[in-house]
Amino acid sequence: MLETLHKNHERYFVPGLDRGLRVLEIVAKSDRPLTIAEIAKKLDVSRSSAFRITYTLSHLGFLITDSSNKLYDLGPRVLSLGFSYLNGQDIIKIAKPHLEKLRDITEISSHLAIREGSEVLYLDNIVSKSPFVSNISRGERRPIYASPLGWVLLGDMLDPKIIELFNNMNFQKMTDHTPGNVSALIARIREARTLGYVVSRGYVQHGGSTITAPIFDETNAVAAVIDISGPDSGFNFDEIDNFYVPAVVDAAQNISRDLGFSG
Amino acid sequence: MLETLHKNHERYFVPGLDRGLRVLEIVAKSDRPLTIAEIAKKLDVSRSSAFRITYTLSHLGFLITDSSNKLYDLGPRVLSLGFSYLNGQDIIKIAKPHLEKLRDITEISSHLAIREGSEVLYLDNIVSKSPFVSNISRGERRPIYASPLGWVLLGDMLDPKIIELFNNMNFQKMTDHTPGNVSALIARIREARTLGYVVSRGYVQHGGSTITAPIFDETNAVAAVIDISGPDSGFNFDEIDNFYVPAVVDAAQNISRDLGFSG
DNA sequence: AATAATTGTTTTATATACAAAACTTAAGGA
DNA sequence: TCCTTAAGTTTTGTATATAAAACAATTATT
Repeated sequence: MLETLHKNHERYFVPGLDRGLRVLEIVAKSDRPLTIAEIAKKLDVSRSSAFRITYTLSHLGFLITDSSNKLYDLGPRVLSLGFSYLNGQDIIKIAKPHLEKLRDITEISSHLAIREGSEVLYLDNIVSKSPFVSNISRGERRPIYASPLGWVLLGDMLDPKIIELFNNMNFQKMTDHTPGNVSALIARIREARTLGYVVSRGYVQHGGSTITAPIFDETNAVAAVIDISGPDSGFNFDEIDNFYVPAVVDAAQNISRDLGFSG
Repeated sequence: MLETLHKNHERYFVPGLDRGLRVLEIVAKSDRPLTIAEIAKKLDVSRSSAFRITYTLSHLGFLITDSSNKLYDLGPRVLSLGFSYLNGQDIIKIAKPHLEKLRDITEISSHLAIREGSEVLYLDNIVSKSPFVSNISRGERRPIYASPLGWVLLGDMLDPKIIELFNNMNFQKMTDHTPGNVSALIARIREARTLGYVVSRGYVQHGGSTITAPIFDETNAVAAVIDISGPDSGFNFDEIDNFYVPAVVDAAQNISRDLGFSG
């Protein structure tokens, strides 16, 4: 009965495609090249199936093998997808001038990010011209729960959905301010929603600060988030409330406005 | 007979995976979201097959649909692959300090690239601190035939292989210096190989110059290529031969050496 | 050195992914 | 308004992708 329902839901699934993409992500997450047997184990399929999938992926250039033809690693063709995605995102183009202005007036690196599952996904990184540069790249991911960007991003998500998303996740403490469980995370999200922004000093990394604000789409859902972030030495902490915060919130509002007209 | 051989070669292919990845690249190359019927036509499969593939890809987050559920575009999950690839490339880490030094002494943006099929794939972009910045990103691609980087990259490829790779490609003229056919391209490649570097002024873009040199692996095959490039205004053209060229060639040799010890 | 265990590859019987065709819905034209 | 065409979805018989099992080759263990 439940089995029938399950089968029904996946009636149109192409299993080879599903597994092939999972293989790519397994290899991507691994810090070293993998053998067919290892891939088979991680994927929970037979070695012969893993063989067929890696055969296909390496013939297509998405995987490459070492000289012994036994160790599989990502091939350069995987880049063809990600780069096109970034280039196709209107929000990046719309946000960029505002982020550049924000960087210029604050002299701190600014960023644009969206939510992807339970992760924050950085879409753009406007590097400060000061010597205090950030080490974040377009395409990089961070866990939502540990990032002020994430707390702001979840501002319009209902508590049950948040609990569903994080109920079986282990919360690794980055600093003393990292929420250690779902209810602590929800408290953080509430604060961010109430205030409309987040000021964090040493929340993510000791000696680093960020100021974060949400971008809204036409339906007032949180579409994305921006911040300025960098080492404490780049900030003038007397000016947080009457300079940095209004600057970030302003930029976010302007991006929201520009986004609304385009969509 | 030939059919049997063909089938034999693809004995282990997973067709669903092959087609799914091709769908992702079709959508990536398109400048607008596509319908199932359009994807089916471009893929040369039935609508029902295209439906199954897009169903799978969108359930996995690699494709997303618009509000009407009819137009398919790339989803953010495609980024998970490309970013891991860039982070896993040792050559980027090894080359970076040399590229930064090159940028610093020449005050011109430096780049690292490899070959991917018939394209040059940029792996890194060290931006000049001068106001003359390059507009090239990691992950970006250019046709090999039109780029000095490409001519250097093909330095160790045998002519028949080059002809095979470019025999049915249409050579779009970017400038007067762009080779218009395979034999013109081979001439360019020969020059690059003989000289050991390429100096180009206005070859790719009017008013832009580049100086390019190859990186070799342990077997003396061309593994990658570096250049400095930017607007003519950033160059001092009296110093090409006794400053810029030795600087680029030196950096390339140092990267080759570092690469040899690691691999 | 001999044997066992592990991994990569090939074969093959069977479960199932596939495309044709039917069906449904939406859009355009007369 | 009705008819035609096109696109999305579902069903279904059949060609084929799949995983088990067999085999080969390599690595580990005694």
